[in-house]
Amino acid sequence: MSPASTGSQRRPLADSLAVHDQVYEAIRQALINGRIAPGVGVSLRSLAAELGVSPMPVRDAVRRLVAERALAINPANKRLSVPSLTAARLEQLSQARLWVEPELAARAAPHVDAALVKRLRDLDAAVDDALKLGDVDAYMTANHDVHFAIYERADAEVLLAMAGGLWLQIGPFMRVVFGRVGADGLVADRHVEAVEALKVHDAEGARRAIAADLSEGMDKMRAAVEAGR
Amino acid sequence: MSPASTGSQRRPLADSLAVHDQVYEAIRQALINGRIAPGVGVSLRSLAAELGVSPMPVRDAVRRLVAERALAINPANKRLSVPSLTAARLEQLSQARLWVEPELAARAAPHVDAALVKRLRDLDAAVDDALKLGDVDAYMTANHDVHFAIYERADAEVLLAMAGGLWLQIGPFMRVVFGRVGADGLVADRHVEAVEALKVHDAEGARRAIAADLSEGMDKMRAAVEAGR
DNA sequence: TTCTGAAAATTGTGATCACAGTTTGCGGTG
DNA sequence: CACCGCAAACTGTGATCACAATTTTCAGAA
Repeated sequence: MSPASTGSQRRPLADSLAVHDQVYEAIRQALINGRIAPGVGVSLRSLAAELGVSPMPVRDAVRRLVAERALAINPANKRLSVPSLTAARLEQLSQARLWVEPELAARAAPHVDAALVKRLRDLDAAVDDALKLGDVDAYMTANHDVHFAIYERADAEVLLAMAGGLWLQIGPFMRVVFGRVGADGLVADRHVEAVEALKVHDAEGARRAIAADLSEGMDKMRAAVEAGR
Repeated sequence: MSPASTGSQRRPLADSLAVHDQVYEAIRQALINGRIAPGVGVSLRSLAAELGVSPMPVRDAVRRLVAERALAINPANKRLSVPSLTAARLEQLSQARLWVEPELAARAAPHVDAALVKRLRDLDAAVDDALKLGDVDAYMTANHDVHFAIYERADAEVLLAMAGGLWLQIGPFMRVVFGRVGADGLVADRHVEAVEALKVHDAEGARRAIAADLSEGMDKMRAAVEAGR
C-alpha cells in the first residue's frame, strides 16, 4: 500500500456532525446499553476498527468520555477500561442525581407550556409501551427523553450538563436492573405526577415527584447491585 | 518544557507525567489565575506555541477542558474560547458548590485524624499569609488546598471529582473578586470553624462551616460580577 | 506437565502532514 | 473616504507514522 493510495475519502462535514462526535455518541450508547460490559478493557484501535474509523476521532471521543468519567484510565499502564459497578459509586451518583434533577424540575416549572405538557405525555406513553413490550433499549431512551425534556426547560445550562454527566455514569447501573430483575421491576414511575405538577407551574410538586421517581428507581438499582455481588 | 524543534526528541515517560497532562495543568492554572481572560478566543496552535509543545498534546488537554466546561467551543465555527462570566453561570455554579462541598466536609468528619488537623492549620496559615501579603496566586492555591485536603478525606471519589470540576469553572470568577474589590475583600473565612468541627468529628458542624464559608465568598463574587456589568 | 524467557503483537502518546472551512488583511474600485 | 472582493493566513479535524512500554504468545528446558 503506497502512501499516495491510502485514499480514505474525506467528508464535507461542514453542516454534518464531526466524526469524533459520532464516535462519542456511539461509545456513549454502547456504554449505557451495556454492550461494553463494566470492568472490561477497551483500546483505541479496537474501538476504531469496530466503528470503521481511524484511531484519531476515537482518541478525541475517549478523552471526552474519560473526563466525564464514563470511561476509566488505569494510571499505571494508561490502559482504558469501563468503570465497574460498585456500591459506593452508585450511592454517590444517586445522591448527586437526587439533588440536581429535582432542582432542574423545579426550575423548569415556571416555563412549562401546553406544548411541552403534550410532548411529555407522548414521551411517557412511549415509556409505558416499551415497558409493556419489554424493550429495554426503547425504555432507556424514552425514560431519558422524558426527564431531559423537562430539564431542558429549566434554562440552567450548568446544572443540565451536570445531570447529563450523571446519567452517563449511571447508565450501566440501570442496565443491571433489567439484567437481574427484568422489565417487570420497573413498571411504576412518577412521571404522571411530575407532569401534573409542571402543568400548573407547581415547582415544589415537580421537585417532589422527580425526587420520588429517582428515589424509587435507585432503590431498585441498589438492590440489583447488592444482589449481584 | 523544551521548545518543539523538528528534532522531536522523545521522553522516557514511564513514571513521569504525560505531556498532555502537563499541558492540561498549565492551561488549567492559566484559566484559574485569569492569565487567559474570559471571553477571548484561543487556538490549539497558539497554545502549543506558547507552551513550546506540538499541537497534539494540546488537543488532548483541550478536549478534556471542554468536557469539563472550563473551555467553550463555538458550535458554528468550532473555535475555542474561554467561557465568559455571566450571572446565570455564577448562580448555578454557586448552588452546586453549596450542595457538594458541605456534603464532602460532612463525609470527611469521621475520618479526620490529628495529622490532618495539623496540616489544615498549616494550610490555613498559608491562606492568611497570602492574604496579608496580597499575593493573589498564593491565596488561590492555599485556599484550594485547604478545601481539598478536607474533601479528599471524604472517601467519595465521584463527589470529589464533581467538586474539582466546579472549582475549575468558578476559578475565573474568583479572580474578578480580586480584580475589583482587592485582597481586602476576602480577609475573613470560616476555615477555623471548619477545622474545629472536623477535629471533634462533628459532621454537621463541618457542613455548616463550609457552607457559610462558600456562601460568603460567593456573595462577594456575585457583587463583583454585578458591579462589572 | 510446568516453568521460563525471549520474540511478537498490542497499547497509548506525540509529531507531522493534508484538507476544508473561516477569518483577516489589503488592495483596488466607486 | 467608504466599500467590495479576493488572496493569504489561520482554524479544527482526520490520517498516518514512529516509538516506548506493556501484555500476550509460544517454543524450549526442566
